[in-house]
Amino acid sequence: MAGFVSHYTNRLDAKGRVSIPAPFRSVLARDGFEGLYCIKSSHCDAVDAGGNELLAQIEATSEAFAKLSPDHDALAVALFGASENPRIDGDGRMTISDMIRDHTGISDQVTFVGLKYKFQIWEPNKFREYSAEAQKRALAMLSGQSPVSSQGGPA
Amino acid sequence: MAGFVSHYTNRLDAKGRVSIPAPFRSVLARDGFEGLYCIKSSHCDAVDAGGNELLAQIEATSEAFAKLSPDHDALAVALFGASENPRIDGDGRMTISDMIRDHTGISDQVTFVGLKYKFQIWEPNKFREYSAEAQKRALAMLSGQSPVSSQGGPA
DNA sequence: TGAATTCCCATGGTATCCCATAAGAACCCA
DNA sequence: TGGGTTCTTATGGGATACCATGGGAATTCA
Repeated sequence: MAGFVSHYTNRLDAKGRVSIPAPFRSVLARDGFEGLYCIKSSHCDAVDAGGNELLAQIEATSEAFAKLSPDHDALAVALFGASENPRIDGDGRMTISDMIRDHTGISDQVTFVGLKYKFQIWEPNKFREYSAEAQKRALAMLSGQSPVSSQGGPA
Repeated sequence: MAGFVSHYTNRLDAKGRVSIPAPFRSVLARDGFEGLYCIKSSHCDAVDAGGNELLAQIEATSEAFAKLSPDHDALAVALFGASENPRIDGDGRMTISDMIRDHTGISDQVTFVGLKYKFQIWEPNKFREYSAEAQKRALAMLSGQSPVSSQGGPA
């Protein structure tokens, strides 16, 4: 319904396939993108994945930076050259490419993490570490900056 | 009525299901959210639950940061990656996931506590402790003593 | 032609749907 | 006011559908 949420860990089979969690599949179906859009995360050992909404986000970011950057081409290469479009088979599975394997360190299990407008593909152990750190960071961020616009509201 | 109020304790059945209190169900129905949105509370052993109103508050929090930035990713993992969307069956029951079990310590009973725009899911004994503590703090605050910050106690 | 991919079907486990029942609350009517 | 009746709600359990996973057969590409 409302974006990618929660996280799931699935097994990789002998052919390198893994089931995309059913709730994520239904979000993708709604998004309408053919297959899946995957791109290396620039700042952690995960791969960002999603459909049109993720793609739009990346394009918007790219355009914003292009205006400030002397060479737009380098940026485009970095963004789009590092991406892939895996297919999704009739049973809702994708194949983990070498690029994903190398970047994430995935061997026999895959963790899918919902980030609302996209989801991330992680090696389970690395995700556990990152998740713990992210919790801490989130707390710091939320207490440090202006409190949540007091939506508390109607009494 | 305008939100989740009061508290109820229900039994968990052999399949891990529990009835959501009927008054809470009618609030959810009015809210219009499909199913239930659940997220770990960051400061106590409970899970926050609700519908669109809770979700909107969380989304507002995450939108304070630019998408695709390291900060936004970390926050999104902490917020959306750590949350879940349980369904509500035709009889008004939800299933208690492992995540909820682990975070709350729930085994065979569940306490639902209304907090107006959301409600919390507690293990009954832990809620009793927390509730007693919360009342002390509330009394201290109301009696004009601003420093409630964990000193030996006003007694 | 050989290796890798894609399509298709089988299976076990789990979650979901549906119906049944009991207890309690609200309601109605005399 | 009291007794009976109806509705709602919580809970239990059987049947069913869905999902993750495994493997064979067909297809593609070099």
